[in-house]
Amino acid sequence: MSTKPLTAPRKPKDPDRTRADILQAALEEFAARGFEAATVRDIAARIGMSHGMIRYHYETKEKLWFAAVEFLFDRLHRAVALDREELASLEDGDTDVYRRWLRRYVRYCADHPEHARMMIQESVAPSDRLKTAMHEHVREGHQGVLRMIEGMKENGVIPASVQPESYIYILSGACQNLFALAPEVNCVLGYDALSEDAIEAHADTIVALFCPEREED
Amino acid sequence: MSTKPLTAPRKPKDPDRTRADILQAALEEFAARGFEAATVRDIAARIGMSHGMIRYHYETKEKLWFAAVEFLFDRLHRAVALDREELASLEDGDTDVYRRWLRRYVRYCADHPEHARMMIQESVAPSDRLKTAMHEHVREGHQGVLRMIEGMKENGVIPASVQPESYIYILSGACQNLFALAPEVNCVLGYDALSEDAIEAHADTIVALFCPEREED
DNA sequence: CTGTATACTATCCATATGGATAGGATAGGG
DNA sequence: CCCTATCCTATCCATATGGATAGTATACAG
Repeated sequence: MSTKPLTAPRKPKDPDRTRADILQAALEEFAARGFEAATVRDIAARIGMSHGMIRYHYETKEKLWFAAVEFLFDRLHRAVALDREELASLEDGDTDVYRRWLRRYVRYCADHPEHARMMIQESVAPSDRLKTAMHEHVREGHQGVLRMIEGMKENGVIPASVQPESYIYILSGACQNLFALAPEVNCVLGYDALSEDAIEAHADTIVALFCPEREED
Repeated sequence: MSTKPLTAPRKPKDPDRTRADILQAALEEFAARGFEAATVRDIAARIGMSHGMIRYHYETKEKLWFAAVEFLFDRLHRAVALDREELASLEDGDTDVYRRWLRRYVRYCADHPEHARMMIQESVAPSDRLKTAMHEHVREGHQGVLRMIEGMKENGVIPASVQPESYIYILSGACQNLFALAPEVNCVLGYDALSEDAIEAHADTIVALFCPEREED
């Protein structure tokens, strides 16, 4: 977002700070333009540095991309992972836990739309980058989610005619898209998807569609 | 998809055919890599022509992109637009019409995943291209859809707590994503989203989530 | 104060890009 | 048969790219 106004005044030598700044700039640039269209020069320019810096700290554009992806998924897991207790409740068909998790995930998507943007940019075409990133950060988690969906079908939280593979992509797209495509949303509807009201309304809508409170409960 | 095997043998001079071939190649290239990363040389190479061809027939890369987008939306409207009668039924709360339309739209998304891919690539960041394309092909339609959603909330087809702006992006993402992100799906789950079985299962899942058949009907 | 490792910049290079231009082939009218 | 408009290729150009390399400055150990 910002070019210059980094919160604290920069010390003359502070490699950790520099690496963090580069990562943040890279995240924004990769998310907005995709790996190939993003340039190391533009990333460096965002933080007022020469593009040599990026080579110095991250060697290649590709390694920088992988570092950014790793940062992204670490943050995601810290923000929305279910703990052991929640997971057990979910398997018992506790819809309250599911609703709370849906809201937590919507919040994450709104707070960090660059996550979905960056992955979407890669996911529309096969590539070695996609393959590696998916195997490292997504594959295992998704396999678990598949099993969880089967469980939720069995105890009636999810309709029986749902295809688990479809459900994963329907749900994640449902939560992410409004925020990931915020520029389009604003352009088409004049609706600020990232406003606090819109985020709340989106979470309500997600819950209403994916885990409505039944009258007979 | 194809580089050489164009169905009919090419006549030495056939500008219409050439333009169509260029458009198809451009569609695939833009969808896979985005406007900036796609190159006119690669587009030309797909159909075994020099990149000068593209300049000759479409002048600039940007005009080619707009031509491709126009082609995309014309095809979409022909495939899924509701006729007057269907629209009237929908406004009366006819859920069968809605379910049929959902299946029609899912089918379109599966048959032409490049449509969603191309727009997604542009929609994650604001740009003049996005602005123009949205104003020309999407804006008006979406305004109508918003009104329709309000109507469907009133007659109970859609839950009352749904935010129409959210619903549009949830639904379109739900229908598109599995196919638009097919390379990722295959990579993560080893699931061929574009197989006939997967398409049918996806349509069933969409209907189950967005317009389930009620027991009391 | 000296030296050395670390952080960083300036500059260079091969390559690839979008676009321009000039020229070649071919069809179809005269 | 020639001639011209149309379709198309080969080639050139300025620019921008990722990466390499050499050099500068600073902190800090001795």
